[in-house]
Amino acid sequence: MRLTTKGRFAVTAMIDLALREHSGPVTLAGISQRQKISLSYLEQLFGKLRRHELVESTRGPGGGYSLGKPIGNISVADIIYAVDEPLDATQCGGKENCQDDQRCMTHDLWANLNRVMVDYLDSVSLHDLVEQQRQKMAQQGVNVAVLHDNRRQPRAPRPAAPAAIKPQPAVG
Amino acid sequence: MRLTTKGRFAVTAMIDLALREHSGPVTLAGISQRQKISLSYLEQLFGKLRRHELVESTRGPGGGYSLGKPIGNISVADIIYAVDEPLDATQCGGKENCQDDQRCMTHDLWANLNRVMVDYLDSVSLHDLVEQQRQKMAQQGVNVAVLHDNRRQPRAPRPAAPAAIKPQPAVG
DNA sequence: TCATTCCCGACCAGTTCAATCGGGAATTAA
DNA sequence: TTAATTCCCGATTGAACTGGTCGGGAATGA
Repeated sequence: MRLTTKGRFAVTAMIDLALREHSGPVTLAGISQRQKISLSYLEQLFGKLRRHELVESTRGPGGGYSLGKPIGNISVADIIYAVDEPLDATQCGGKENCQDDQRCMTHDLWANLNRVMVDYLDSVSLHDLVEQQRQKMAQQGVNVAVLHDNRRQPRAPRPAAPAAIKPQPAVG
Repeated sequence: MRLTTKGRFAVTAMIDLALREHSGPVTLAGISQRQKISLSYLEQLFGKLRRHELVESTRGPGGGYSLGKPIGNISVADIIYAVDEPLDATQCGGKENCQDDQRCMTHDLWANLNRVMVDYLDSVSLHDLVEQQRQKMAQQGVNVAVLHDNRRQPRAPRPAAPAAIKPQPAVG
């Protein structure tokens, strides 16, 4: 599992998207402003996220991105895998310092580490992160629907989902 | 926690060292040959390992490196930390996409991931790896003391014909 | 038609990584 | 003394990768 800032940016952007997709598609321009990530860079990331069906796109005015599947079904591992492609930590599958035996001396070690990481990141869903963030904001008295939402509303008022507050499974 | 091949090489080299330090200091030249890691690169790595007191050095003919503390007290995390210095995955401590609150939206996530990784790597000692490796070798009927030990002994005239060619194992 | 928004490939500058190089210092042996 | 062996260390390098830009398109809605 590769861990780059690309993956981190993608997770951040997805949280931003999830936090406000209740009112229709979210533009990259908006995410760019709020999260201070360059627009062109976001385009790259969301191209991959879309190809992995984590988000859906709508073109034209009023368009933007929405989640491609239920928020509880998107894990952090999914996001990182989508933008950082090779989900693999062992990196010894046939390289030349693999010798003496079929698996190099440390093969199992890295394979296990990879599993530990993936297990953890798979256990955290976008839903978890969003709830966590909502709670943080609530503690500070910030209204999510208002915060930084300086984009023009298109026209389709979708019914807002009731934000059920659930106890966090020790993500903190 | 940074994960580079530097860390992987260091772990591999430490296993090699631990596997044969019973008969005195182990030279970098030997490790270099056996593990196919460039000598100069090993020197860099062992410089750091020594500064972190994971190994001790002996100069001059017959010299080399030995473990700096009991083999059970050296964890993989220790080794990686020694060569890859900044043992930190969050990388958001004050950067500009940390906003809205003291901690950025994903701070806890990366901090937790880091903890998970460190916990795992800390739970694996060099002793574990060496035992694992010894068992593997035993299964293949290989004698560790002899395997690839083609380093010149501090004064024995070279006995004829150390086995030159290693049979290439088919990678499974 | 026009503005908005996604879409995409090519390109770029800076950094980092793995590795090299050259010279040096400690130790042992002859 | 001389020489061989081994560790020691700073400077440098080449390539890859990262984060980001640029320019031109294509779909959509007003």
